[in-house]
Amino acid sequence: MLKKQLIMEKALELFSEQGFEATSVQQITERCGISKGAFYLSFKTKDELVISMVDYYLQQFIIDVDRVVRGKYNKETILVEFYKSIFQAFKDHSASARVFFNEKVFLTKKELFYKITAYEAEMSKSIIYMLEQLYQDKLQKTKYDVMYCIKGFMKSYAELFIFSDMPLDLEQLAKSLAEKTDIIARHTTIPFITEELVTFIAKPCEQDISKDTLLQLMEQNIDNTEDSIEKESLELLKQEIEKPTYSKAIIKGLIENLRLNPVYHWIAYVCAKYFNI
Amino acid sequence: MLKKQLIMEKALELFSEQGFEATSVQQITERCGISKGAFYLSFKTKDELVISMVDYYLQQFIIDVDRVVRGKYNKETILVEFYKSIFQAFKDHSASARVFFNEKVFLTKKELFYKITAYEAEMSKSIIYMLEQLYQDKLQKTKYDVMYCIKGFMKSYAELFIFSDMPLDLEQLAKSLAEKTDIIARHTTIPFITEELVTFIAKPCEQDISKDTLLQLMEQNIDNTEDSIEKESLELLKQEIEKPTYSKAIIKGLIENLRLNPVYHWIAYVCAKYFNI
DNA sequence: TATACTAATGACTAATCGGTCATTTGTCAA
DNA sequence: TTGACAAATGACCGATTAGTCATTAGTATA
Repeated sequence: MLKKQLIMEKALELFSEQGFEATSVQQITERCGISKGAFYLSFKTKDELVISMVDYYLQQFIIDVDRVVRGKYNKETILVEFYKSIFQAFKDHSASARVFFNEKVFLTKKELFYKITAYEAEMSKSIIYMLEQLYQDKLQKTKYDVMYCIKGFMKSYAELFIFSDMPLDLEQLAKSLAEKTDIIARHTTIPFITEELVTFIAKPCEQDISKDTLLQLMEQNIDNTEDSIEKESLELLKQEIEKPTYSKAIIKGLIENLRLNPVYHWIAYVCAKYFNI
Repeated sequence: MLKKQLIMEKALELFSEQGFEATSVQQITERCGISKGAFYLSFKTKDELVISMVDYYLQQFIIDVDRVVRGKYNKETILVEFYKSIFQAFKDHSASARVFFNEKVFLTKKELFYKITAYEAEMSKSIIYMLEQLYQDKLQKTKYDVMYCIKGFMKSYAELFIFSDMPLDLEQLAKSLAEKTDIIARHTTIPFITEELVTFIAKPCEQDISKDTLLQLMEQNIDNTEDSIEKESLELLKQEIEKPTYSKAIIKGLIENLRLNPVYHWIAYVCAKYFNI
């Protein structure tokens, strides 16, 4: 597990410097200080590496955004907090941002295209949730347009973090974009993006996690872990999926056990969604 | 010259399908129906091909935008016309948009990074010019932010054209974004992007075309051409750069001769800037 | 027809790629 | 110390790459 992380981190560095196709497995193993054979003990192919990396790096990002959006901020500050956390992430992880937000070689590999589209859709859902909380039904017709504007602001202003490392006032940036977002939300009258359009674009992603895929995901995680508390929590949750037994509090506690360890962030997030917590 | 164009067009198709690194020279020559040797008669290396392609495809785009921005539209419709032409271009040339706006492998090659940054800066200048015409000094503090918002709208809504080919109402889209832009321009009070920031980001690009680089550019174009009118116009303009002789009208006419042929769009654009026409 | 020239070819090279596997190294309990 | 097992190695494989160059095809002039 640690070996996998080491490889993913060094690979990220190299992809960020040279791009995915231009980076060889040899180069990755050299930077890790391991042999070529050791690489293929962790990942079956080079493609499997990049798929794992997409999960590893994008999950954290999505979870961060979702946590802020569903957090206990008041209406005056939620937009500012949202933008602050987004750009803080861009600043702290500019290498992964460079690789996954810019190098879209990935889009030529079908499996990765679906994966990234699914993450994009997840992000869209979080933004829509935030807008609904903020403006309620005042935004019925235009909320998808406002969501697209927010994503546009992110993409445009991200270049400040991705292509240079100058010192920037995150607080000021967040305030500036929060104001712009609020202005757009309050004054826009001509919508263009409809719900149908959004679902059409996000088509490849499953609407909700099915019981079977979740069980499969659990098993994968159980197999890959050796830690005791986390493994036990995973197994109990797996049983709970197959045959509901415990109360909400216990389930929440088990999920919280997982959330404490970054490795299980994603499975915790998916479980919370499945159990409506 | 025709051979070069053929190669660039077929290469664009393949890059759009598979990405740059994943496409071999062999594949390109096969799709062109020429031999490998013939390819290397037109381009010294694979990298030289992609550099030429960036010029070939981005020049057209930049010139289109500049033409609309400096065109004779009235203030009510200029924003709508701007967005219409942008997205019409995305629709008509979705393959090149996919390659050059998404696949940023290019950013790992220094020469291309500078080139693309320079084109980005050119685009920014056009947008700023439009905003100054539209809002005059009402937008002094916030014009760079509004420019970043416009670029964000472009990036965000472009995905509708780049990743699918559903039928979209361009007129409605343009109106929707024009309204959003106008709202932002009128109501934004908290600026973040300063002129210093913009020039810092655009650093690699030369501020103005120097006499020498323009002369060099002219010579290159003269060597590559066989057409009579265009060649004569180029030679006369080159003499004019070295020793001013003719009136503005004559110069404008010579530039117009070039503008008629797509191959000389860029050199015409640069000359017009140099002679302040 | 003969000559001179350019345009085009594709077999070839050296290097590098992703991926494999017989072998070695390290780590336990007995 | 021994034997059993897992972890790690790197020489090796076939395939593919960008780029070269001796050769041929095509064309225009004399």
